[in-house]
Formats: sequence, C-alpha cells, structure tokens
Amino acid sequence: MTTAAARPRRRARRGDGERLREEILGAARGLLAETQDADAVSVRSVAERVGVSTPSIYLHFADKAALLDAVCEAVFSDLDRVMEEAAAVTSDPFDGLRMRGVVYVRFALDNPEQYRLAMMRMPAHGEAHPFSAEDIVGGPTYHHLTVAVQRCIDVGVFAPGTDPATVATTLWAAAHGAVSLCLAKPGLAGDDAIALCETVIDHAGLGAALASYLGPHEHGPDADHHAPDGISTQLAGMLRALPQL
Amino acid sequence: MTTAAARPRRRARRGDGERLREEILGAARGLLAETQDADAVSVRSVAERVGVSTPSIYLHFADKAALLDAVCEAVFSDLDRVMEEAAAVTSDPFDGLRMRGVVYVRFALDNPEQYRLAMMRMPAHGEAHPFSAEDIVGGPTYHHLTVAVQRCIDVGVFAPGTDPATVATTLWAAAHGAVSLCLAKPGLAGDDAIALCETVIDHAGLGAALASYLGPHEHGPDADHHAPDGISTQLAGMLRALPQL
DNA sequence: CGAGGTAAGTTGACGTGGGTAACTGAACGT
DNA sequence: ACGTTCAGTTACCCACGTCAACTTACCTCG
Repeated sequence: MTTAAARPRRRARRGDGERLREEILGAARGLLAETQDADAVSVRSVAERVGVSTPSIYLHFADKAALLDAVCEAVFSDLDRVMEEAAAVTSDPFDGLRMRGVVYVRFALDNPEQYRLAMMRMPAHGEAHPFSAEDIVGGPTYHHLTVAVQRCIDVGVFAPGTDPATVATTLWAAAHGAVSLCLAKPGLAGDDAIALCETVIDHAGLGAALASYLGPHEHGPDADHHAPDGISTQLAGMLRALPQL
Repeated sequence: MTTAAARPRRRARRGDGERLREEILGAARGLLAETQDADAVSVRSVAERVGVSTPSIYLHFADKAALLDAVCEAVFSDLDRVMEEAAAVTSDPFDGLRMRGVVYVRFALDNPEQYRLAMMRMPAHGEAHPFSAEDIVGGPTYHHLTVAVQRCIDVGVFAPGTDPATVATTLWAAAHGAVSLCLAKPGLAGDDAIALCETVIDHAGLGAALASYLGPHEHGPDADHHAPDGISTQLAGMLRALPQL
C-alpha cells in the first residue's frame, strides 16, 4: 500500500490510453474540490487516488503544470456553464451582464482553490505555461461574454462603435479584482464579500457605459495637474446635474 | 561552498540578533527582485546569499511564510511610497486618486513577482497566515487611500455621506483586478497592459462617482427580469441625455 | 580572571515533493 | 510463435522545508 493499488488494476486496452488520462484529471479535480487545498494536489496523491503509480501520470501529462492546466480548462468550463445558465433567466442585456458577474463571484467564493488555480497562476518565469490568454480568448467563456457585451451595444447601453472585446475584458478585470481581493485578503470586505463584489461590478458596468458616451479623455502631462479645481469640480458639477435614473 | 560561507562570518554581538534578520530580509528581497521568480526564493538560497547556514533562518523567522510576510510588508511600503509621491504632483483630489492607480499598476507590472507575493497569496488552508486584511487596513497604504477618497467626497466627486473605506476598497479591487489579470494572462490586454488598466481604473472611479449620486439600487428577484426593455433601455436613455463633460 | 549561561550558528538528518531512466508485461499485428 | 509497442512499474535523484542536537563565541558575575 506504499505507492500503487492493492489489486494491480487491469491494464487498459491498446488504444485506450486516454481513459486513464480522464481518470487522472477527475482525481485531480476531486482532490482539489474535497480538500480545498492546492498543496494537497500533488502528483503522488493524484496517482494514489487513481490507484496507479506516480510516474504513470507523466505518460499522460508532460508535467504537473500540464495536469493543472487541464484542471483549469475544466474549471473554466464549469464557470462558463453557470454563467450562461444565470444569464438565461433575463432577457435584458445589461442585466444579463450583471447576472454573469454575480454568479462569477459566487462561483469563485464557493470554490476558492479552483478559482485560484484557474486565474491566479503566473507564467513560471521561463515562458508562458499556464492556461493562457489564447486558451481563454479562443474559448467559449470569453466569446459568450463579448457577445453579451455586443447585445448591450446594440440596445445603446454602450455607445455605438464601442469595442466589445475591450469592454468585456474590462468588466472581467473588475469582477476578478473584487473576488480575488476578497479571497486573498479575507476580512477586507467586512463580512459580506459578495456585496463588495457586486458593487465593484455595478460600478464597472456603469463606468464603462458612461465612458463610452463621454469619449476618450486626455491624461497627458499637458493637463493642468496643479489646478486647484481641475477634473474634480467639473465632474462634481456634472454629477449633481444628472437626471435621476 | 556547499551550504555555508567561505569565511565563517563573524558571529553577531550579544543583542545584535536583529542585524541578521535584516540581512535575511534584504537577501530575500534582492533574490526576488533579481530573478523575478518566486520559486527561486527558497530558504536555502536565501541563506546561501546571506552567507549563513539554512536553519539559521529559523532563528529569526518562524517559517518560510513568516519570511515572505516580512517581504510583503516591505513591498507594500515601497508601493505606498511611489503612490504618495505620484499623488503629490497634483492638487486635484480625483486626479490624485487616478495617479495613485496609474503608478499602482505600473509598479505591479514592473515588479510582477513582488506584487504577486504581496497580493496573490491565499491563506494556507489552515488559518489566515499571509499578510492579511488587518495588516493592510491598519497600515499606512490603505489609510492614505481612504484619506484621498475623503478629499474627493469633500469636493463633491462622490456624494456626501459616501463611505470612504468602501469606495477605497472598491477602487483598489478594480486596479488590482486589471493588473493581476494582465499579469496572470499576458496577451489578454493586447500588447498594452497599462492602457487596459487605466481604462479599468477610470471606469471604476467614474462608476463609483455616478453610483454615489444615484443611490442604492434594487436587484432582488422582485425586479422584472424578463422585461424585454428593463434596465438597459432606462440606462441607455439616461446616458444619451447626458450633458457633455 | 575564569566559570558558567546563553544567544547565535552549525551539522546532519528526516520526510515529502517533482521528475527521470530503465525495466516488465500484456496486447496486438504478422 | 514472435517481435513490437503500448501501458505501467520499480528504483532512483535532487531540491525543498523543517527539526533535533551539537558547538562556539560573547557577556556577565563572582
């Protein structure tokens, strides 16, 4: 019982190498989900859970990072599913965007280690290993998000001509920032992390909508930085003159 | 030369144990800054760089996490310094907030591993180890940020009665989200990460200002989620009627 | 001044982790 | 029947975090 299985595990059929691959992936996912602890997911523990020797993992995954990448992909798939399900309950485009954000943060707060794995791993010094930008932009999750943004543009929430990909990335960044901050520094949000995250999401959506109609700003060194009443008074004046929503 | 120093390092004076502590901390910081690789910062490598045996580290730090916590503190201190310096060049409160955000993301993009260490470590399954919420809220960085927000409230950028701490956390989350997304998934921002981060920051500020004047919203299940023209058309109408800034 | 006491460091080792080289054996084509 | 090849194993290497036990230099105090 030191390393391998008790009964020596029927060897897979000839072209059936992929079956073990799936089992390994499932074991890694299960291990991460049950012990919400990324450190508990070692190559050895995964192998033991599958009932296979440790080096067998390397027959199906180049290294541990590749295994974790595969787990990432599965996590993203889950995330995409819950987001699309949530967005389906409304027909209002902007509200759909908001629903996505809400379930996004809920998913992350409920499955912190999965989320951390999928979103908070850095390229390992050498070159870009982890689940990367291309994997995301090419995947369904990002595509669904940009489509949702496009629908908002169509109904005029964002100004015509707005680039949906930029807005999508922007909104995603805001949601990610809120939730990852809550995860990394629990207690900052004051016992209601979801409320903080929803606030950030709402502000990001509102800000993006407003900014799309205001057009680009100048922030270069030309601006009068030392003016005692610069941007602040202009902004404050505009806001006070707002028609109520 | 396997582990310890060539010349056996003059032992510190009696009450001088703290000197080595500082040296260890400096070595860890230097190692992280030079290699930009968190994996390169091992207890062994730090000890070797100082010219001391590995277990000596444990005379001054409880474990590796404690050492990294100390590095975090130093990183936050650096971050605070550059932010306050940047904010000092303008007297406009909202612009000062923006400047802070800009140098914040620049710092993070320039020192990715330091930033990752300070902001992207999760509590290690057991209880809260890493540089935590209390350390931050009690520290000068967060305090400076809330003061800056308060100045914005004073000049009317945010509505009177707005809670500065909430807005500060919100803005921080947005900036953190943008920059950590750029770091974790390089390529997403399309070869100009700073531009994306600044956009997110601007939107967050604008959204927070606007929302503070709009008052709280209802998002419960009571709202007519299935209305074909819900929030989107209202929002679009309001935005189109905006006075130009 | 010399004899502790103790702070400051060292040696050596344990356990665990990622990763590899070399071997074994069942399944298949011929 | 036979060799190839896939699928998996055994045995090992090295780096890491951490600890127990030992040593050595500094300081105090009689």
